[in-house]
Amino acid sequence: MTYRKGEQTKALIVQKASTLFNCQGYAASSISDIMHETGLRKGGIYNHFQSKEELMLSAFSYSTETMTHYFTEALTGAKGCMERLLAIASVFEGLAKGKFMPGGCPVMNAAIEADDADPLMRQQAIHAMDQLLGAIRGVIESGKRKGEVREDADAEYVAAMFISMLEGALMLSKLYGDPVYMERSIRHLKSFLTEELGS
Amino acid sequence: MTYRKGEQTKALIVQKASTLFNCQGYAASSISDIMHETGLRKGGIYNHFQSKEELMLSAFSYSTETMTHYFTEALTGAKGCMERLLAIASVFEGLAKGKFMPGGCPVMNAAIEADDADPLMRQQAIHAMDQLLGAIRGVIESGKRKGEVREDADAEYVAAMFISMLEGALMLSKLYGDPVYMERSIRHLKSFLTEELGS
DNA sequence: ATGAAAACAAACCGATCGGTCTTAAAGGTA
DNA sequence: TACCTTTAAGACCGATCGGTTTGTTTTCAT
Repeated sequence: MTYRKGEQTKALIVQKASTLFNCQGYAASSISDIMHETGLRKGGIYNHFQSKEELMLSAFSYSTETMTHYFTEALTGAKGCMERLLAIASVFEGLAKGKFMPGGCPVMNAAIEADDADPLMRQQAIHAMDQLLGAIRGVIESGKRKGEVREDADAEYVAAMFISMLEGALMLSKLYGDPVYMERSIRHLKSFLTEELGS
Repeated sequence: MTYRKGEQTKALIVQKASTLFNCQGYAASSISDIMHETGLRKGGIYNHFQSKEELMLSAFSYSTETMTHYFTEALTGAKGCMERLLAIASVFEGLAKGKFMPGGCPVMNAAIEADDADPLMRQQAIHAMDQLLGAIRGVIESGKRKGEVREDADAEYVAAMFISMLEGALMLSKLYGDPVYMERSIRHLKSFLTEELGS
């Protein structure tokens, strides 16, 4: 095995930076903040990353991969289409309660911060959102094939509404520090899904 | 009339700063940016504001007042409860199409940027969101009194869902640069409202 | 054990940050 | 017109920004 100690520190930097970025925002988090958080000095950080931009993108990727991990974890064991969709929703519920990711959904955070400013971050955010929308759409399409979902259901429409409701509710719950907004949204989401997909 | 020339420049600073903050974010926008945008020098700006924080809060207030203006404008002439709610929704639709406010809904932007960092901004964002939720709740309560809305309708619940759907959809529409997400959300919102409030 | 490669600290860099102060010009009142 | 106030430019400040360079310490394969 070739040299590898550096990989661990690099991973540490990415981890610490990702939570920092997700909580304070990318522009508002300085290299000094990351130095303080990791215990490393500037040279130790720039040994692994060429620029703050590169670290930002790495940290964002790590955040979305972490989210993906929680999604797949929630999906294991979930059999039916509705069950799988609610499993995804439960991750959002966890986010609203401060679990998983300090700072909330990294995709929404990046979307809001980067949509008018940083085009590279925006592209990454779009890609992450594509994946999330695609995953939900996939669950619905799979449900169609299994006959659990009625054939004329609009998977794209349902997926977009799914995200809209939950991300909007997450914003409210985080703003007020109250998970009730998310709970209400999920309650309505259930009836929306049964109506749209046909129970 | 006492001295007043300064009031105009102060208003100009607030206007320019508000769009800058709403597009780039508060932390990412520097005084130099505002100098460039207003054509003023540093002394000219700090003559009217004691700190960047004070300017931030003034700019955010201006943003929300502007939004309030568009909401009331959309509400003039709207008679029925449903009509009034859809008038409010139409402002969100305008935002998704790049109208009114460059950078989208200032309340959501501030909520995302400040929820974990700046407590003063967070407080302002909460206050603005309170007003928005209260306005929607007010329309529904008024509809109840007029007999347009069924008595057991949960105004608080409907208002929260209203905001969740539209803010979430706005985020998606801005991220993808495609108003279709907002249009879909409004379409569903209509059926949601008719169902919850009783046609 | 040793030598090369990798990792990191420390000092340093120019640019820019938010903010202050002084002063000259413009604005308004009498 | 004369006078005082307000306005805003311009020079300046220490701190911090993202980033580079240099040299020392670890790390790891041989």
